Amino acid sequence: MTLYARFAAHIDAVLDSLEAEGQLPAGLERRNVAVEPPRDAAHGDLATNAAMVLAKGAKTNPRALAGLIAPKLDELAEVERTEIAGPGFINIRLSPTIWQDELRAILVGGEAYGRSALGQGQRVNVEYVSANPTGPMHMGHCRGAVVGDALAALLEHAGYAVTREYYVNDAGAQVDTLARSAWLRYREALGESIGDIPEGLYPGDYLVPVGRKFAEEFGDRYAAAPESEWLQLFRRRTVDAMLELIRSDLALLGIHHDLFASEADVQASGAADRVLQTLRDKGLIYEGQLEAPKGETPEDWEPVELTLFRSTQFGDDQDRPMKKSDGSWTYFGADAAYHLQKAGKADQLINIWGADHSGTVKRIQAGVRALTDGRVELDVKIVNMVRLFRAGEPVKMSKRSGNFVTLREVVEEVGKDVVRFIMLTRRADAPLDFDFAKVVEASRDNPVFYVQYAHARISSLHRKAKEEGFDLSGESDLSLLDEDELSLVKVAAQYPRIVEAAAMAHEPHRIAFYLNDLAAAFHALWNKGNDDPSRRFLLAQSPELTRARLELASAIGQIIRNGLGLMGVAAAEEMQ
RNA sequence: GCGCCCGUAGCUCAGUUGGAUAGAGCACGAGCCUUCUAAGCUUGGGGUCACAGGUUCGAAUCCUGUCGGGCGCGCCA
Repeated sequence: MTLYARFAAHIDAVLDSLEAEGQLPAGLERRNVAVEPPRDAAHGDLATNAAMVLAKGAKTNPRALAGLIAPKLDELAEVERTEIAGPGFINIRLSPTIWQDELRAILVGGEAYGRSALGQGQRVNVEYVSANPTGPMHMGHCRGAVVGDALAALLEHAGYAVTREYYVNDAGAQVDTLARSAWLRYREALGESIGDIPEGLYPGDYLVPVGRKFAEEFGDRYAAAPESEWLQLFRRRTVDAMLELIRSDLALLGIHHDLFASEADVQASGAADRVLQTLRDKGLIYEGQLEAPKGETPEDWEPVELTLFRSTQFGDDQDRPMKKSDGSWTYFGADAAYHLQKAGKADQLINIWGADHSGTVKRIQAGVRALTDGRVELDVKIVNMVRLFRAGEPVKMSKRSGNFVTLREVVEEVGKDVVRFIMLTRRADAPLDFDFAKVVEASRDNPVFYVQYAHARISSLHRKAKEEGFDLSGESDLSLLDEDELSLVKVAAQYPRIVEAAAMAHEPHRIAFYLNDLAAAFHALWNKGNDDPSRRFLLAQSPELTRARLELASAIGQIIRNGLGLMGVAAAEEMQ
């Protein structure tokens, strides 16, 4: 139980007793009562808004109600003193032993410190990456991959049962294009001269080894055969090869999915038909026509009868087709079936999507709501684009020519840890600039460096202590730590709260920002030793104080490791 | 035309889901290295939280509208 949860319970108990004494009407809505660290540390360690939230219902004014609550909090052993401030906040200053205990708790908890049971084992399915299996991963996919993976880890940490899933779009026309492109490479591998790759096919040379493999396996059996003889086979086999490629790219980032779900399988299983029938039974399907899209009207627009889903009943702007006029499934039709499949095994769904799919969020949420009768919630996190720079100059990319920056190139240049960290240094839905020069810069401006540097300092501190023969056995006396040192503990003690809040909000970037703050607080304390040598961590003349300070440093190091671990980043023992 | 996201210091961005005097970094000014790593730290100036209304004890945060920017719109995937 976190410190904050403990105090929330204390306040609850105080309110109960006020009710029992008849000082407070029973049954007031307490949902908005919060216990938080105040923004300004001078206000104390904790603050509660209880009096302000409840005053109206209690038909009194906030400060008067605070006057009833505060004395009861004062009676707690953990509380040093309270004061009523501003419009009716109750500020609580905790006794120093609380922070000494919390420091100990961090050390005892180790890797587990910050885990919580918030999720109560609820099943969450996080679907992320889901890049089309038509080529290697490039930078466009990278951010969603990292955000999804960090979110999955975060939720796991917060007590959810997480499935990491990848949806393979292996049913659409682009897979035909892929198969034809591979067939060309296959003929090339057989010695044919294929010239330039025709417009509309995938030109990337990652298909060359695939063609070679096919040539070895099939000989010239399909070289001159009509498409009907090889297309299905080449589709399946090329998709497999691409998935292998993608999996190895993801592995470079340390990302491993539990499940790869195939769109083609979903369609073949009849799930889409069942979904259509379910919706039909609910009266949500009709045959009709769509209006031409507004804005630029396509020249080839013709109204036709389509099988439409009444997604407008669930907040969409337009009803959406489930089936095309030729009877095949639309992407949405199959996707609805896929989401129902996921919903059958989860209590909560999360999709990580690129910004280019933001327009389709409403319809799929409508579909999930209709199909699960609102039982399962679908959150779609939109991940915005990454703009690549090299020392301030934009990096030119063109997918058409196959000249895009691959994930592999980036990881090989700057390293997995840097990529993962940087991808989490901005809110997911905001665009992010990635500058190859800046992300490896050793400066305050680079959060990866800055956080790693704090950890490296802590590691070097312990190495040094060992070298200099400090006795580190046994428990230290943490009451030797002064106010500045305990204030660092206070920052560290926020970690479990940050994890829970980030998990609830589905916002892994909060961990990165928090670590940056924690590192800043540590660097600041460290540097006090510059002005005042008695503030240094290692003091030959005070072994007891040294031990206490080393424990403090260990705890900070632990939090940094835990936080970085959530982000999938390894902590540095030393900086090169 | 419509939808989604966004608009916070000169620049790049946070802002604990409605809390107190809105915070960081960069840049600019002033300091701190015979050291456990100064790759850092301290400190100063810098704000109409796009604008206008509304909701309430209280709004950068919620609602409505306006202006500006990004992404998108299809029987594509």
